[in-house]
Amino acid sequence: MADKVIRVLLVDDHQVVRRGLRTFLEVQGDIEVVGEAADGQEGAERAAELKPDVILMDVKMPGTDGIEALRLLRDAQSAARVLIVTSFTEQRTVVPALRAGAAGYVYKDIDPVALADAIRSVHAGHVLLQPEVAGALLSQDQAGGSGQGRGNALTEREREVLTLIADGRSNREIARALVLSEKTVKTHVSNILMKLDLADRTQAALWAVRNGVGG
Amino acid sequence: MADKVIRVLLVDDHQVVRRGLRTFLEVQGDIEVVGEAADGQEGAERAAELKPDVILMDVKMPGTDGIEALRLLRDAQSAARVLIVTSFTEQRTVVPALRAGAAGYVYKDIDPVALADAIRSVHAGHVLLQPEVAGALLSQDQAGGSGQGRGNALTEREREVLTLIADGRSNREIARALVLSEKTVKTHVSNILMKLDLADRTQAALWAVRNGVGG
DNA sequence: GGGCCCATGAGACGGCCGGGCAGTCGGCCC
DNA sequence: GGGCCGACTGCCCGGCCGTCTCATGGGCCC
Repeated sequence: MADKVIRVLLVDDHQVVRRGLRTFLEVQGDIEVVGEAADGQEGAERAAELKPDVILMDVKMPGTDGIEALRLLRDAQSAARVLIVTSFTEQRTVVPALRAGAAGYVYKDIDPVALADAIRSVHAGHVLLQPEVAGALLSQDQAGGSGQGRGNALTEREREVLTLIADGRSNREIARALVLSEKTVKTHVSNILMKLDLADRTQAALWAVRNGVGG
Repeated sequence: MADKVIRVLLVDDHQVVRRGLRTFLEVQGDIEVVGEAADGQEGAERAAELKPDVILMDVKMPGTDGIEALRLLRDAQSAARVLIVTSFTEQRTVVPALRAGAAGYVYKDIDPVALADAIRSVHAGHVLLQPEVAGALLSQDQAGGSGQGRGNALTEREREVLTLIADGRSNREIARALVLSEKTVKTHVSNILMKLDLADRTQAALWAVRNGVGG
């Protein structure tokens, strides 16, 4: 790993931040900063011409932000691995960033040495998150944004229904399986979707699989 | 980072695996294997007495498995960071493992050098996942680039659509995402269901998750 | 006894889903 | 050129899905 230099592109609207990162990373030996950009659009362009191994990207930037930049890179089939380096515990941006293809998500208060390690990990093909980020990711289901029905615990019956949804069953089949009318099943399904803040049974099935319901 | 040795505990029921890991890690210089254990119970006990910095833990073990061991460690308020090193793409165990406090989750086929980096990252306080794992968590696209040879007669386009179905998207959303008419999406969906012998999009989403489409 | 939650279920309704049928366009093979 | 296939799209339509409203009965708490 130390025998090959990792080529890095910095994308951040603050020149001071870029300078600081560059200064530190350059002395690492196995990391070379090959370019900088001040916003997502420019970042994508630089990435296309410089073909860096890893891109350190801020989320909040004027114009094209980090998430949009990730999409641009993906559309351009960039091989670069993107490590998001952002300022706050922006729970909102974590999931979109990862969905858009980010390979990592860390905060700017990260220990510089740890950042270098993070770059190496991301370059090695891993997805890397800071613990607070992973926590935010996993707790999103129990979050329950709006006021009502918080603590969103599904009832026993609802969990039974969800399990069958996660098995790919239709309302009619679920009704037969639980000896209920289809209407009742629908009521349960509606309550499940409301409590988990999901749009339809497909999302419910996926939620169940990921959260080990019915497994 | 290199000025301080990372003390590691190996927990795996296969002695061969432990031996291999130990041999490799010992030559890293900054990693020291301070102990081994063959199951979760023993792992928790060793952790209590040896107080390692990082624990490499298998999930599937006779008796107390890795998840249960994580709970034991948590109850014992262990400061050790646990990196799960497991054999398969066991989607079911990822979420429970992270919920139970795992600091990382990688597969055994990991590049040894990358494993050493993973240990350093985890030790530095990060949460680290291999891309396949993160993919299972988020179930999102980002095709690997290489042609996935095996796989039912689904065409490239159909696979794209299936990936979005597996993300819980509606036909309309898929249409917008791929810049198509909703009717075309429906046609693709119909073809997918026919080819895979499935009844509806929910079953298709579940099929995709279980067969790693979109990871 | 009066709330309150849970489970059950009816009727009505709009909407999305999936299938059937039909058609265009472009690439590939012989 | 003719045949075949994949991608794309329109119209029609039956049916399942999910929401809303309203209602009953049982268990629990104060």
